[in-house]
Amino acid sequence: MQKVSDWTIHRLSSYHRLLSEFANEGKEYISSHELAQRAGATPAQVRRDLSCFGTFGTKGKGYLVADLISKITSILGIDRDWRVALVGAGRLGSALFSYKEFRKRNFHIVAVFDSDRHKVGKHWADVQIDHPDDMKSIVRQRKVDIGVIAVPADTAQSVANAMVDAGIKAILNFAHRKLFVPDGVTLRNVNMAMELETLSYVMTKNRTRR
Amino acid sequence: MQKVSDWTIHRLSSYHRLLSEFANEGKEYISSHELAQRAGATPAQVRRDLSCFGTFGTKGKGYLVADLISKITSILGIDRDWRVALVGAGRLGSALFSYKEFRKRNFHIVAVFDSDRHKVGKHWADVQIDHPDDMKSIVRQRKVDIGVIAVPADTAQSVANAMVDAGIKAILNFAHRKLFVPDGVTLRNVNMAMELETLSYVMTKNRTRR
DNA sequence: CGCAGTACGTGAATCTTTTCACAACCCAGT
DNA sequence: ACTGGGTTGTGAAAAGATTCACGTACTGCG
Ligand SMILES: NC(=O)c1ccc[n+]([C@@H]2O[C@H](COP(=O)([O-])OP(=O)(O)OC[C@H]3O[C@@H](n4cnc5c(N)ncnc54)[C@H](O)[C@@H]3O)[C@@H](O)[C@H]2O)c1
Ligand SMILES: NC(=O)c1ccc[n+]([C@@H]2O[C@H](COP(=O)([O-])OP(=O)(O)OC[C@H]3O[C@@H](n4cnc5c(N)ncnc54)[C@H](O)[C@@H]3O)[C@@H](O)[C@H]2O)c1
Repeated sequence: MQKVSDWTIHRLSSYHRLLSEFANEGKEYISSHELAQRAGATPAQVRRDLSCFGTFGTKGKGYLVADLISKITSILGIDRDWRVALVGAGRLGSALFSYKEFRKRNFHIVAVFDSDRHKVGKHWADVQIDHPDDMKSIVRQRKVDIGVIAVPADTAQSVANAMVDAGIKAILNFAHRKLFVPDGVTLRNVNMAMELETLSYVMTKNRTRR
Repeated sequence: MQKVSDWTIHRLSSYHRLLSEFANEGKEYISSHELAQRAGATPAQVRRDLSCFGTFGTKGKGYLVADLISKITSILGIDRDWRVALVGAGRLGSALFSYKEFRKRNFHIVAVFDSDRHKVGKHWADVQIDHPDDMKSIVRQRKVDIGVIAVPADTAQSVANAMVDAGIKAILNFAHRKLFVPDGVTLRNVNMAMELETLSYVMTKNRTRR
């Protein structure tokens, strides 16, 4: 199998969401053109992205919506439950915990950790907040697949290390810091500050030019 | 001036943060090699990124840390205050509002909007929550530069339209939906769901292969 | 001063991603 | 069965981003 770029995966993710909309609208077939339009991509790109994983369309007709949804679902691996551990029960952590899209997409937060002794022992819904020292055993017990980091930047790397040590193979990081993880562990970042600075850059550039 | 890619800007943003660390450590000069190492990039990339904007280094010596910080600060346009309007005073909105990094980086939330009549009129710190109907006049009055969207996905596009209508030229969107804005308005997205699905994809792929 | 060492800046090469463009194919209507 | 309109899947070209590699220029030291 060829290498598939991250961007293709990101786009598949948006195709997936859009296809659900099309399904709700009662559409049976959809062309690469229509899908591209709503996704803000080009038809060629849609076809190329899909062709990385097989041939799903019917020439002259387009893609069968229901079929394509289930194909992408299985490519992305979101046809199963994923068990998530959240580290950092602060403001962002609490927003994430109560974020319903999570659950809807089969990502279940099964453990919450915080180093603050005042928070340890409390319950969020049916999940008890535990101390990071117990991460290893709890991660194993609850079969955690994914770790989410929502702690201050300067402790993020040590949390990542603890996650790796506990056997977690996939980490989503919200802290504004570059983290390093060993091969075999996948790390993704969500980085608001960078996006804000991109906005700032574009506005500044336009101002000085015009 | 040549076109500069988004990735260069993202990297400049991380160089900027790392340079502050180096400054704190008391380092006076830094080489592209050292910077690259901490940034998880290559020395050539660091030099190429910087060279888009001028020549800041000293051959044989490296870059003067303090100087480079101020150069990047001015390139990114973060040497001034930016005035931000937050739309959606929900869980994410409240996390964002109380996020201190914001203020530290000179991004000030000067207006908050929510369509929920129970929330309108309340105060968050010294900012009153207003109704989106008043967006246009308030945005003008308070000289808002940047709009942040933290409303449910299905109202995000209409909020974006209102922002554009109010004269906002830069939007940061947290809703999991592709938004369309006219030319001249810059849109950036922060998309957690996509990153989660990327993790899911990678784990699924590895599982089926090994 | 002159020389050895170091690290920048950048043209050229390489690698990656996107776009183009068209053969192959399906379907509906006659 | 044939035709015309429409859409896929994919080589090949184009565009874009990264890496290489080297000329150049500065530093520090004797
Ligand atoms: N608040 C936001 O809107 C926002 C947005 C984007 C990114 N972030 C990032 O998310 C992270 C958390 O932000 P926040 O606003 O929720 O901060 P916060 O201070 O509200 O919460 C951080 C929590 O982490 C806990 N913690 C600290 N060290 C820990 C450790 N070693 N192990 C476990 N728990 C630990 C603290 O006790 C606290 O409860 C930061 O890195 C921030 O940059 C926040
Ligand atoms: N909660 C999270 O951790 C999280 C993480 C990532 C992305 N998001 C996204 O952020 C958005 C908000 O999430 P949330 O969890 O804060 O939801 P929420 O329901 O807690 O808050 C949404 C707020 O938006 C307000 N609102 C609705 N329509 C509005 C309109 N037209 N104008 C102004 N205000 C309006 C509601 O009154 C509510 O207060 C969603 O799109 C979600 O996908 C949330």
